[in-house]
Parts: sequence; structure tokens; C-alpha cells
Amino acid sequence: MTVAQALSKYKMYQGVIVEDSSNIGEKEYSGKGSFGQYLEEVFFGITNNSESKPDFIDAGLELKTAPLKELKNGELAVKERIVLGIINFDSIIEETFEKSHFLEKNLHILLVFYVYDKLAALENIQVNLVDIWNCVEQDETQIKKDWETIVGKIRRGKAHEISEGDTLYLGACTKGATRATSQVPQPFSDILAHRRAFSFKIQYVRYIYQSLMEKRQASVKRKKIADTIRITQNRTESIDQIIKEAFCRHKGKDAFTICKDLGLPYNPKAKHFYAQIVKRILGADANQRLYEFEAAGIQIKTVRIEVNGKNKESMSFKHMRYTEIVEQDWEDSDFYVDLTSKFLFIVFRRNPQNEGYFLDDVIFWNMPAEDLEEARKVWIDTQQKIQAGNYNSFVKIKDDRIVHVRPHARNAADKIITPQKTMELKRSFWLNRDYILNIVENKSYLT
DNA sequence: GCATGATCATGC
DNA sequence: GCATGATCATGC
Repeated sequence: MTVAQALSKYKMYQGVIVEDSSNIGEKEYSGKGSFGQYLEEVFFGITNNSESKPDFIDAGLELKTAPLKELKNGELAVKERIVLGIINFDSIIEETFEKSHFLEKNLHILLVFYVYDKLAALENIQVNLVDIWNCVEQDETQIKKDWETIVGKIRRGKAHEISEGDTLYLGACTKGATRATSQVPQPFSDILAHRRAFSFKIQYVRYIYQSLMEKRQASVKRKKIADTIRITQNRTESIDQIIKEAFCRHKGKDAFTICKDLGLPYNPKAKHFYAQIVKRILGADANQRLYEFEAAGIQIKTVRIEVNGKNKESMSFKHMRYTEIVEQDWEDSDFYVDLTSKFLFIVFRRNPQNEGYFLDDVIFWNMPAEDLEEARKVWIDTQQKIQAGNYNSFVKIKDDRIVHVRPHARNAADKIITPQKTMELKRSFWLNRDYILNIVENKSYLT
């Protein structure tokens, strides 16, 4: 579907005049935001401006384009976060969420999801979905909480310690070409901080895309959408407090007993075993979905502690694609997205009396900014080695750098293509064993 | 058939 | 006992 077809089909842009595409070719659009600029100017007749007012003042709509990428199986998936506008450290400290510049600009967003293709001419770009998203109508509590978390750090003179992992839906992503040239002053500290912009985190954008697609399909097919429950509904506590309370009721029980008490089959090898337990403990049925987990992309990970007080295993993430990583920026990489998610660690401890493990702790965690910075360095090191065709000297666990690189394949024959057109064993980034133990032993949310 | 979370096996 | 390489189990 071309842009013109998509826009006229969805008719989601009341009050906005859509011109036809006859005035293409007058101007060159290039760079990252080129498709957005092209849409604004060619279709909506708005000249490109950096004025921070809504793009469609009459309609009260902000236009945002969001690239999709095609997966191997042909499905489309969200490619990156949606950036919502720069954070002014000096003026934001005077704002309240309700009267914030952020809300004024981003209350109603016209989203144009398109299929990313860096070689395609702009007028041939395929538009997949056009719809409006109102983040406050959908997620007021969490968006407000995220906004306040970010502003809170600025007010405490900690703007330099802001991390995307601090928040669930709304993130503060870095802005600027390089780290060195993007440092700006902050009001309550002499330390320079990276310039930042509000954004919808990629996990949240994935969720937005999924819900809008489901809404569209439901209206076509009248298919019933699976029941979704919000654990924060009618509650004032935060997500982690609610989780903690729910889990406290099962502390000390072994996994088998927990399953029995919850009416779940005991199948610890199943891929979603622990996710299922979490779901049930939080009061959802098997066919119900947990809104906050899906919208925030919370990663549920289990950690088993042995009798000697140590965990045996490091923690793997999805295997990297050598041809992708050499072209990516750190903040668009899969590993960055994983590490800036919230983690829910479920800690089981070996029972000295029998062979089993009992539930000891649940920990809601996100990686601190300084550790994320260390992970970035390892990622860069890995990227450079792949670029150089050096596949045998990646950072090892012994190097003690929080994360390391290790094989992650089905067997020795499970290889993928490299930028050098050779085949290499699949490898992943791993969180070091002792780093995980440290998280688990230093932060206890139960008891 | 492959991704993903999890775990095993071996040698130093 | 641990690092490292290797592989399993399951679901989609």
C-alpha cells in the first residue's frame, strides 16, 4: 500500500488536508527522518520546522512515523523506539506532568507505521498501518510515573545517571551524533549530562503496534481479543509492590507445591513455565494476558542458587547476527533493548534436605547506568572484532566485565553468515554468573 | 526449522 | 570449583 492509499483508506486524520502526491520531486529528503519530513511536507503541506508545537495544530495531532522491519518468516516487527521530543533540563523542573510540555505535544499521536527500506524511493515506501494513539487514555498511571522518574532524576542533580532502564513505557533516550559532542549542563549539578529526548521504548511501541493491529483485525473479523488484565487497575501500589505481595504468599514453597496450589501442571522444562507461574500468581488465567508485562516487555528470568550459596549459570540472551551488529548503533541493538528492559528475577534456592528448589525471592530490577555503559564497551569491542573478522578473542567471563560473549547454538554445525561471507557458530551476549548473584544477594524484595 | 531460555560436560 | 564450549527442550 502506498502512502496515499493508506492515508485515504484509514481516514484517521480528520481535519487534516491530504494533498495528492503530485508535488513529489521538488526537494531531496535524506537522513534518518526523511520519510517523516516527506509525509509532513508532501501529504500534509506543512513545512519542515523544529518549532515544538503540535504538527497539526487544528487537529491537535502530532505526526510520528515508525519503521517496521521484515523478519525472516515474513512478518513485520517494530524496528525502533519512537522519539518524542527533546527534554529541556532547565525548564522541565518547573513543570507538573498534567501541564507538561510533553503532554501538550504528545497527547494525540498520529502514527504511520511503514516498512523500512533504505533503498526505496520515498513515494514507494509501503505503509502498513495508520492510527491514532493516546498514551494517557491508555496508560496514564505508568506514563505519569515514568515521566516523574525521569524528571525526579533531573531535580536531584542526577541527569547524567538517567538510563532507559529506569522506566517502563516512556524512556529518556540519548540525542546527538556522538557522546562527546552531546553533553549539556543540568540545573542541579555541575556534571554534564547527555542530551536526552522522551521516547516510547521499543517494547511499548511493539505493544502499541500489536494492539492497533488487533483492533483493526477485530473490527474486520469480529474476532474476540484475548482478555487482558491490568494488575495495577484500581491500585495505588507500583507494579513491583504488587508483584512482591503476590509472591510473598508462596515464599518457601518448592516449585512443585506452587504449581499444585495454583492448579498448574508441573513442567519446569517448558519454555513458559515460569512466565505461567507469574501469570497465575498475579491472578490471571491461562488465556488472559497481563497488560503491564506485555506493554513493558518485562523479562522474566529464573535464578537457581545452590547449597554453596552460588548460582551455577550465566544468563543468555538471543544470539547475535554478525551481519546486523556491524551496521548497528549500540542504542538500536538487540542487546541494548534487552538490557534496558525491566527484569523480574525469580530466585529458587536449593533445598539442602532434598533435591528440589524452593521459591526464595522475586526481584524487580533494571540495569544501572554505569553497568549499561560497561556493557556498551563490551558490545563495541565485539562489534569491532566481528568487523575485523576476528571470531576467537571475544570478551570472556574471566575478564570480569559484567557481560561476556559465548557460543549459543544447537550444536557445532549451527552457524550463521558473517560480514566476511564465512559461516560462524552462533554466539550470544551473556550476563556473568557472579554479576547475577550480586544482584540477587543485594536486593531482596521478599521478606 | 529455528529462536530462546536453560542447562550440561569437560578439562584445567 | 570454575571457565568455557557445547547442547538440550520446548514452542511457535
